[in-house]
Amino acid sequence: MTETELSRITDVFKALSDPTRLRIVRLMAANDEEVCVCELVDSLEVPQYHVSRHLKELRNARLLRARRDGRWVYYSLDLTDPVVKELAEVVRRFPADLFREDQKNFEQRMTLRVGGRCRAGIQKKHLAPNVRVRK
Amino acid sequence: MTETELSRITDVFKALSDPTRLRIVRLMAANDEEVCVCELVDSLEVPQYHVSRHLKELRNARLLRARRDGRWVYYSLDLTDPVVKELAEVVRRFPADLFREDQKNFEQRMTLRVGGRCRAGIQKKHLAPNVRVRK
DNA sequence: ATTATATATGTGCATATGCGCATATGTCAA
DNA sequence: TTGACATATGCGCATATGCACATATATAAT
Repeated sequence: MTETELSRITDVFKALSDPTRLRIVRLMAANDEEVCVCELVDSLEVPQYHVSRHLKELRNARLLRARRDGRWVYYSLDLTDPVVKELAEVVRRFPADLFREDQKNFEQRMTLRVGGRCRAGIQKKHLAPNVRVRK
Repeated sequence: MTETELSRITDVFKALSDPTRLRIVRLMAANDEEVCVCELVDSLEVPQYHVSRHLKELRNARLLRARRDGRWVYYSLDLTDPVVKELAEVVRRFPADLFREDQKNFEQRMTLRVGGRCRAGIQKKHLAPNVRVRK
Protein backbone atom coordinates (compact mmCIF):
# COMPACT_ATOMS: atom_id res chain seq x y z
CA MET A 1 0.00 0.00 0.00
CA THR A 2 1.65 3.22 -1.13
CA GLU A 3 0.85 5.50 1.76
CA THR A 4 1.94 8.63 -0.11
CA GLU A 5 -0.44 8.15 -3.04
CA LEU A 6 -3.25 7.32 -0.69
CA SER A 7 -2.79 10.47 1.35
CA ARG A 8 -2.69 12.45 -1.88
CA ILE A 9 -6.23 11.30 -2.53
CA THR A 10 -7.44 11.96 1.00
CA ASP A 11 -5.94 15.44 0.73
CA VAL A 12 -8.13 16.11 -2.28
CA PHE A 13 -11.22 14.96 -0.42
CA LYS A 14 -10.22 17.11 2.52
CA ALA A 15 -9.89 20.09 0.21
CA LEU A 16 -13.50 19.56 -0.84
CA SER A 17 -14.77 19.11 2.71
CA ASP A 18 -15.27 22.81 3.35
CA PRO A 19 -18.29 24.76 2.01
CA THR A 20 -16.28 27.74 0.77
CA ARG A 21 -13.80 25.55 -1.05
CA LEU A 22 -16.54 23.41 -2.53
CA ARG A 23 -18.30 26.53 -3.79
CA ILE A 24 -15.09 27.75 -5.41
CA VAL A 25 -14.52 24.44 -7.15
CA ARG A 26 -18.15 24.23 -8.21
CA LEU A 27 -18.03 27.68 -9.76
CA MET A 28 -14.97 26.77 -11.78
CA ALA A 29 -16.22 23.33 -12.74
CA ALA A 30 -19.63 24.58 -13.81
CA ASN A 31 -18.35 27.54 -15.79
CA ASP A 32 -15.16 26.06 -17.17
CA GLU A 33 -13.38 29.33 -16.70
CA GLU A 34 -10.46 30.74 -14.78
CA VAL A 35 -11.53 33.17 -12.11
CA CYS A 36 -9.66 35.84 -10.21
CA VAL A 37 -9.79 36.46 -6.48
CA CYS A 38 -11.94 39.57 -6.50
CA GLU A 39 -14.49 37.85 -8.73
CA LEU A 40 -14.68 35.03 -6.21
CA VAL A 41 -15.09 37.47 -3.33
CA ASP A 42 -18.04 39.17 -5.02
CA SER A 43 -19.58 35.87 -6.15
CA LEU A 44 -19.36 34.04 -2.82
CA GLU A 45 -19.75 37.14 -0.65
CA VAL A 46 -17.06 36.19 1.84
CA PRO A 47 -14.11 38.38 2.94
CA GLN A 48 -11.09 38.60 0.70
CA TYR A 49 -8.68 37.10 3.23
CA HIS A 50 -11.05 34.17 3.63
CA VAL A 51 -11.06 33.49 -0.10
CA SER A 52 -7.29 33.81 -0.35
CA ARG A 53 -6.76 31.36 2.49
CA HIS A 54 -9.00 28.75 0.93
CA LEU A 55 -7.45 29.26 -2.49
CA LYS A 56 -4.10 28.53 -0.94
CA GLU A 57 -5.38 25.26 0.49
CA LEU A 58 -6.85 24.30 -2.86
CA ARG A 59 -3.55 25.08 -4.50
CA ASN A 60 -1.64 23.08 -1.88
CA ALA A 61 -3.90 20.10 -2.52
CA ARG A 62 -3.19 20.67 -6.23
CA LEU A 63 -6.78 21.14 -7.30
CA LEU A 64 -6.07 24.62 -8.62
CA ARG A 65 -3.37 26.38 -10.56
CA ALA A 66 -2.67 30.06 -10.20
CA ARG A 67 -1.65 32.48 -12.94
CA ARG A 68 -0.72 36.07 -12.28
CA ASP A 69 -1.64 38.76 -14.79
CA GLY A 70 -0.56 42.12 -13.56
CA ARG A 71 -2.29 42.85 -10.27
CA TRP A 72 -4.73 40.02 -10.77
CA VAL A 73 -4.28 36.34 -10.02
CA TYR A 74 -6.44 33.91 -11.95
CA TYR A 75 -7.20 30.48 -10.55
CA SER A 76 -8.35 27.48 -12.52
CA LEU A 77 -8.94 23.79 -11.98
CA ASP A 78 -5.98 21.57 -12.81
CA LEU A 79 -7.84 19.17 -15.07
CA THR A 80 -4.62 17.45 -16.08
CA ASP A 81 -4.79 15.63 -12.75
CA PRO A 82 -7.04 12.57 -13.10
CA VAL A 83 -8.32 12.70 -9.53
CA VAL A 84 -9.21 16.37 -9.87
CA LYS A 85 -10.83 15.84 -13.24
CA GLU A 86 -12.95 13.00 -11.91
CA LEU A 87 -14.10 14.93 -8.87
CA ALA A 88 -14.73 18.11 -10.83
CA GLU A 89 -17.20 16.11 -12.90
CA VAL A 90 -18.92 14.91 -9.76
CA VAL A 91 -19.09 18.41 -8.33
CA ARG A 92 -20.41 19.81 -11.58
CA ARG A 93 -23.35 17.40 -11.44
CA PHE A 94 -24.45 18.47 -7.97
CA PRO A 95 -27.94 20.08 -7.96
CA ALA A 96 -27.64 23.55 -9.44
CA ASP A 97 -30.08 25.10 -6.99
CA LEU A 98 -27.61 24.56 -4.14
CA PHE A 99 -25.38 27.12 -5.81
CA ARG A 100 -27.93 29.38 -7.45
CA GLU A 101 -26.93 32.52 -5.56
CA ASP A 102 -23.21 31.97 -6.27
CA GLN A 103 -23.95 31.41 -9.93
CA LYS A 104 -26.14 34.49 -10.20
CA ASN A 105 -23.54 36.69 -8.53
CA PHE A 106 -20.84 35.19 -10.71
CA GLU A 107 -22.64 35.83 -13.97
CA GLN A 108 -23.38 39.38 -12.97
CA ARG A 109 -19.80 39.93 -11.91
CA MET A 110 -18.36 38.48 -15.11
CA THR A 111 -20.13 41.16 -17.14
CA LEU A 112 -17.51 43.55 -15.77
CA ARG A 113 -14.74 41.81 -17.66
CA VAL A 114 -13.11 43.79 -20.46
CA GLY A 115 -11.70 41.80 -23.35
CA GLY A 116 -12.01 38.67 -21.27
CA ARG A 117 -9.96 40.13 -18.44
CA CYS A 118 -10.85 41.28 -14.96
CA ARG A 119 -10.48 45.02 -14.54
CA ALA A 120 -12.68 45.67 -11.57
CA GLY A 121 -11.45 44.70 -8.11
CA ILE A 122 -13.80 43.91 -5.26
CA GLN A 123 -17.16 45.65 -5.80
CA LYS A 124 -18.66 44.74 -2.44
CA LYS A 125 -16.46 46.97 -0.37
CA HIS A 126 -17.35 45.51 3.01
CA LEU A 127 -15.57 42.33 1.90
CA ALA A 128 -12.36 44.13 0.94
CA PRO A 129 -9.44 44.70 3.32
CA ASN A 130 -9.57 47.85 5.40
CA VAL A 131 -7.91 50.86 3.87
CA ARG A 132 -4.18 50.94 4.46
CA VAL A 133 -2.84 52.39 7.68
CA ARG A 134 -0.29 55.09 6.91
CA LYS A 135 3.27 54.40 8.05
CA MET B 1 -29.98 22.56 13.70
CA THR B 2 -31.00 21.29 10.28
CA GLU B 3 -28.03 20.77 8.06
CA THR B 4 -28.08 22.37 4.66
CA GLU B 5 -27.64 20.20 1.63
CA LEU B 6 -24.34 21.89 1.04
CA SER B 7 -22.92 20.90 4.40
CA ARG B 8 -24.34 17.42 3.88
CA ILE B 9 -22.10 17.14 0.84
CA THR B 10 -19.03 18.55 2.56
CA ASP B 11 -19.61 16.10 5.39
CA VAL B 12 -19.40 13.24 2.93
CA PHE B 13 -16.14 14.58 1.52
CA LYS B 14 -14.83 14.97 5.01
CA ALA B 15 -15.71 11.38 5.77
CA LEU B 16 -13.54 10.33 2.83
CA SER B 17 -10.65 12.58 3.81
CA ASP B 18 -9.06 10.05 6.15
CA PRO B 19 -6.97 7.11 4.91
CA THR B 20 -8.58 4.54 7.17
CA ARG B 21 -12.08 5.61 6.20
CA LEU B 22 -11.20 5.73 2.52
CA ARG B 23 -9.78 2.21 2.75
CA ILE B 24 -12.97 0.98 4.41
CA VAL B 25 -15.15 2.55 1.75
CA ARG B 26 -12.91 1.28 -1.05
CA LEU B 27 -13.08 -2.24 0.27
CA MET B 28 -16.85 -2.15 0.33
CA ALA B 29 -17.19 -0.40 -3.02
CA ALA B 30 -14.77 -2.71 -4.78
CA ASN B 31 -16.22 -5.91 -3.35
CA ASP B 32 -19.88 -4.96 -3.23
CA GLU B 33 -20.27 -6.76 0.04
CA GLU B 34 -21.22 -6.04 3.61
CA VAL B 35 -18.32 -6.47 5.97
CA CYS B 36 -18.14 -6.93 9.71
CA VAL B 37 -15.81 -5.15 12.09
CA CYS B 38 -13.40 -8.00 12.76
CA GLU B 39 -13.01 -8.59 9.03
CA LEU B 40 -12.08 -4.95 8.60
CA VAL B 41 -9.58 -5.12 11.47
CA ASP B 42 -7.81 -8.09 9.91
CA SER B 43 -7.95 -6.60 6.40
CA LEU B 44 -6.68 -3.14 7.27
CA GLU B 45 -4.48 -4.22 10.15
CA VAL B 46 -5.44 -1.40 12.47
CA PRO B 47 -6.68 -1.76 16.08
CA GLN B 48 -10.30 -2.67 16.68
CA TYR B 49 -11.13 0.54 18.51
CA HIS B 50 -9.68 2.50 15.63
CA VAL B 51 -11.91 0.73 13.12
CA SER B 52 -14.98 1.14 15.30
CA ARG B 53 -14.35 4.85 15.68
CA HIS B 54 -14.05 5.41 11.96
CA LEU B 55 -17.08 3.27 11.25
CA LYS B 56 -19.05 5.49 13.56
CA GLU B 57 -17.98 8.56 11.63
CA LEU B 58 -18.90 6.93 8.34
CA ARG B 59 -22.27 6.05 9.78
CA ASN B 60 -22.77 9.59 11.08
CA ALA B 61 -22.02 10.96 7.64
CA ARG B 62 -24.53 8.40 6.34
CA LEU B 63 -22.16 6.62 4.00
CA LEU B 64 -22.68 3.32 5.78
CA ARG B 65 -25.51 1.38 7.30
CA ALA B 66 -25.03 -1.07 10.14
CA ARG B 67 -26.81 -4.36 10.67
CA ARG B 68 -26.36 -6.48 13.75
CA ASP B 69 -26.42 -10.26 13.43
CA GLY B 70 -25.80 -11.83 16.80
CA ARG B 71 -22.45 -10.72 18.10
CA TRP B 72 -21.41 -9.41 14.73
CA VAL B 73 -22.20 -6.08 13.14
CA TYR B 74 -22.12 -5.86 9.38
CA TYR B 75 -21.53 -2.55 7.65
CA SER B 76 -22.39 -1.73 4.07
CA LEU B 77 -22.46 1.28 1.78
CA ASP B 78 -25.78 3.09 1.64
CA LEU B 79 -26.12 3.16 -2.13
CA THR B 80 -29.64 4.53 -1.92
CA ASP B 81 -28.04 7.92 -1.28
CA PRO B 82 -27.16 9.55 -4.61
CA VAL B 83 -24.08 11.36 -3.27
CA VAL B 84 -22.76 8.17 -1.72
CA LYS B 85 -23.46 6.16 -4.83
CA GLU B 86 -21.69 8.67 -7.02
CA LEU B 87 -18.61 8.83 -4.81
CA ALA B 88 -18.49 5.07 -4.29
CA GLU B 89 -18.13 4.79 -8.07
CA VAL B 90 -15.26 7.24 -8.02
CA VAL B 91 -13.54 5.42 -5.18
CA ARG B 92 -14.01 2.09 -6.88
CA ARG B 93 -12.13 3.37 -9.92
CA PHE B 94 -9.05 4.43 -7.97
CA PRO B 95 -5.90 2.49 -8.94
CA ALA B 96 -6.18 -1.00 -7.48
CA ASP B 97 -2.52 -1.19 -6.57
CA LEU B 98 -3.01 1.50 -3.93
CA PHE B 99 -5.11 -0.99 -2.02
CA ARG B 100 -3.51 -4.26 -3.00
CA GLU B 101 -2.52 -5.25 0.53
CA ASP B 102 -6.00 -4.50 1.89
CA GLN B 103 -7.59 -6.46 -0.89
CA LYS B 104 -5.29 -9.44 -0.41
CA ASN B 105 -5.96 -9.53 3.34
CA PHE B 106 -9.67 -9.13 2.73
CA GLU B 107 -9.90 -12.02 0.27
CA GLN B 108 -7.95 -14.25 2.59
CA ARG B 109 -10.08 -13.24 5.53
CA MET B 110 -13.33 -13.82 3.67
CA THR B 111 -12.44 -17.48 3.16
CA LEU B 112 -13.22 -17.89 6.87
CA ARG B 113 -16.90 -17.14 6.32
CA VAL B 114 -19.31 -19.99 6.87
CA GLY B 115 -22.49 -19.95 4.85
CA GLY B 116 -21.80 -16.35 3.92
CA ARG B 117 -21.50 -15.28 7.55
CA CYS B 118 -18.61 -14.23 9.69
CA ARG B 119 -17.82 -16.74 12.40
CA ALA B 120 -14.26 -15.89 13.23
CA GLY B 121 -13.51 -12.78 15.27
CA ILE B 122 -10.23 -10.94 15.04
CA GLN B 123 -7.46 -13.29 13.92
CA LYS B 124 -4.59 -10.85 14.37
CA LYS B 125 -4.69 -10.83 18.16
CA HIS B 126 -2.42 -7.83 18.64
CA LEU B 127 -5.19 -5.70 17.08
CA ALA B 128 -7.86 -6.98 19.46
CA PRO B 129 -8.71 -5.33 22.79
CA ASN B 130 -6.68 -6.47 25.76
CA VAL B 131 -8.07 -9.41 27.66
CA ARG B 132 -10.72 -8.39 30.13
CA VAL B 133 -9.66 -7.12 33.55
CA ARG B 134 -11.39 -9.15 36.23
CA LYS B 135 -13.90 -7.30 38.39
C1' DA C 1 8.85 58.17 -5.29
C1' DT C 2 4.23 57.89 -3.72
C1' DT C 3 -0.19 56.20 -3.84
C1' DA C 4 -3.81 53.08 -5.08
C1' DT C 5 -5.24 48.59 -5.73
C1' DA C 6 -5.16 43.34 -5.84
C1' DT C 7 -3.76 39.61 -3.29
C1' DA C 8 -1.43 37.08 0.56
C1' DT C 9 -0.23 35.97 5.27
C1' DG C 10 1.48 36.47 10.42
C1' DT C 11 -0.63 36.14 14.74
C1' DG C 12 -3.46 35.02 18.67
C1' DC C 13 -7.26 32.69 20.47
C1' DA C 14 -10.94 29.52 20.85
C1' DT C 15 -12.29 25.19 19.56
C1' DA C 16 -12.00 20.79 17.20
C1' DT C 17 -9.69 16.61 16.12
C1' DG C 18 -6.88 12.36 16.55
C1' DC C 19 -5.08 8.87 19.16
C1' DG C 20 -4.28 5.26 22.58
C1' DC C 21 -5.60 3.17 26.75
C1' DA C 22 -8.80 1.11 29.39
C1' DT C 23 -13.13 -0.42 29.88
C1' DA C 24 -18.14 -0.62 28.88
C1' DT C 25 -21.96 -2.86 26.36
C1' DG C 26 -24.18 -6.44 23.87
C1' DT C 27 -24.84 -11.28 22.68
C1' DC C 28 -24.22 -16.16 22.86
C1' DA C 29 -23.02 -20.56 24.91
C1' DA C 30 -22.32 -23.60 28.63
C1' DT D 1 -25.38 -16.76 35.77
C1' DT D 2 -21.01 -16.81 34.29
C1' DG D 3 -17.50 -16.55 30.93
C1' DA D 4 -16.04 -15.70 26.34
C1' DC D 5 -15.99 -12.86 22.68
C1' DA D 6 -17.57 -9.03 19.21
C1' DT D 7 -18.09 -4.31 19.20
C1' DA D 8 -18.43 0.47 21.11
C1' DT D 9 -16.99 4.42 23.75
C1' DG D 10 -15.42 7.64 27.85
C1' DC D 11 -11.43 10.02 28.83
C1' DG D 12 -7.09 12.65 28.77
C1' DC D 13 -3.71 14.69 26.20
C1' DA D 14 -1.28 16.55 22.39
C1' DT D 15 -1.92 18.72 18.26
C1' DA D 16 -4.50 20.68 14.48
C1' DT D 17 -7.88 23.74 12.67
C1' DG D 18 -10.75 27.90 11.88
C1' DC D 19 -11.36 32.51 12.13
C1' DA D 20 -10.84 37.52 12.30
C1' DC D 21 -7.98 41.33 12.65
C1' DA D 22 -4.35 43.79 10.98
C1' DT D 23 -0.91 44.26 7.94
C1' DA D 24 2.48 42.69 4.41
C1' DT D 25 3.67 42.09 -0.50
C1' DA D 26 3.25 42.80 -5.44
C1' DT D 27 2.08 45.53 -9.30
C1' DA D 28 0.48 49.55 -11.74
C1' DA D 29 -0.74 54.38 -12.09
C1' DT D 30 0.26 59.19 -11.08
